[in-house]
Amino acid sequence: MKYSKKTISESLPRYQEIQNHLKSQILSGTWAPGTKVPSEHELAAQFDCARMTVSKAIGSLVEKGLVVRRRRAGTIVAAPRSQETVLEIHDIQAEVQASGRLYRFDIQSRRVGKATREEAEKLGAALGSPVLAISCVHWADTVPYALEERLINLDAVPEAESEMFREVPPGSWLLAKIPWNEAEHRIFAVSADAVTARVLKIRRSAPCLCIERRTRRDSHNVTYVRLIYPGEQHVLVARFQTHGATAR
Amino acid sequence: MKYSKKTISESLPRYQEIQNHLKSQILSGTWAPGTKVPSEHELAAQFDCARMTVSKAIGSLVEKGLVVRRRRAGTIVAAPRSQETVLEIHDIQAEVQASGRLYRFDIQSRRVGKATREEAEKLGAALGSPVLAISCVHWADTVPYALEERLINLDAVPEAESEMFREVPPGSWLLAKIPWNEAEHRIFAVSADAVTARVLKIRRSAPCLCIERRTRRDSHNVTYVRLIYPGEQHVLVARFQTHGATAR
DNA sequence: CAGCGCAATATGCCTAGACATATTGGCACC
DNA sequence: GGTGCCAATATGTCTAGGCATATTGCGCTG
Repeated sequence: MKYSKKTISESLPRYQEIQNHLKSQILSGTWAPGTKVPSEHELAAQFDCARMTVSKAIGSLVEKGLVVRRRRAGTIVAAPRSQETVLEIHDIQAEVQASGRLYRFDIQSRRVGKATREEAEKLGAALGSPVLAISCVHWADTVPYALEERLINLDAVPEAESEMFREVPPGSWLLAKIPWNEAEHRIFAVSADAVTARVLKIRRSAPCLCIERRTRRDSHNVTYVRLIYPGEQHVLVARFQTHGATAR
Repeated sequence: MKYSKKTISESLPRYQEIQNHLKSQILSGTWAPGTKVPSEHELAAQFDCARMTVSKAIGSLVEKGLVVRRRRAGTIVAAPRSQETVLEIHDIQAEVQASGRLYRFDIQSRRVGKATREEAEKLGAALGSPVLAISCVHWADTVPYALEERLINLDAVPEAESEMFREVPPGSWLLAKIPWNEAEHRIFAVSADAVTARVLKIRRSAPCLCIERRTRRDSHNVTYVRLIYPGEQHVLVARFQTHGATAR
């Protein structure tokens, strides 16, 4: 059979049709975890196409973590164990503007110097290495939106030393400077200390959401940031994703 | 040229070699966002392989969100947009046991009835539909670990009505019952109310991390859960991911 | 019956060519 | 000089084979 795509009305590529078929069996629970998926040969016969086409369809499901393949043993439906969700952490400026409010920020303090022990630890750099420490408040209209405390490793980003952040907030500036990176987040609740309470205009010991992020590039630590969002207002939303490649 | 894999050292498949090469160019920043990647033909010539092999390599990078492809225009390096991180939300029992502590839970209250307006809204079900409402405390050794307030849609999971959760906590029970699903998380900081403070043995209005999760299956809402972790102890860790789809 | 080795099987990776389709740059025509 | 159309190009999808490799089940032998 030669390659002729337009059979009747068609628009979806063949491999996606196959993929959707398999996916619906899995997601609907018809095929429970552990169930053996028909072999590539069988599916190729069933959908009347080449084995490669089936292989491509299944290959994609593997990347999505819906199935696991083993030679000779065949393809089986993966078990969903730890739930993984994708959390989008936006640029604060974009976040505020997306909600239709006026974005503004002001630099509270700015210091260039050698890293103290605490700073070196947070940043993951050597003690005494040159750092830029910045404290900055983000505003949405006339309400404090978040307090940012940031350390920048000047060994990694020497240009930052002369940057005054008059126009662009540090986060956005760095994002533009450093195209691709690795990051690690820690999210937890804290109680507002005196300084935080003052600048965010909330009462002392009010609950705040705190996000710590350490960013690396090519295994070099670039920046550490601690964002404190006031009160119970700020909500991180993580959209779904099930998966189970990491079996347990 | 016929297919002969074992050239010299033999190890990585061809398409992965190509993928790694491209990936390193992108991640190192050598190819800035917007840069045009060599065409499939060029790469095929360069790596002395078939175009399909190159296509497979690039196809995977597309799924990872590192590049964007457009016909005729070619393949270009994608711009890193909002940072996305993968957040793993574990089963509480597993979480506690992983930290080497003894896991225990007790059911505070259990009620079967018709959904109140508030419950219906949280669960995303119709007002008056049958629900199971459960409140449950999770312990690590002798310390309260989290307070769980859960609603289960009995239309979706009728078996839950007769389940008393003596052995298995509701979360684990449901996870085993419902193999694949979609979920939506909301994460924020709250201040402990009187009840929460009492059962978690913390002072009133102490900051707590709150995770709300609504779980669906086949677009049917199955369960809503609100987990409250006491104090500043509990930390969610999200490992990096610059971007993209599903990745590993 | 236990253990070993082999053949069958299912995936893994690859090729060389084909047709399909979107897009773009340039050329011809007005 | 503007504009519309066409050919060149790069990807998108697919085929029908091929050899490579891990595993499993089974039959044979001690």
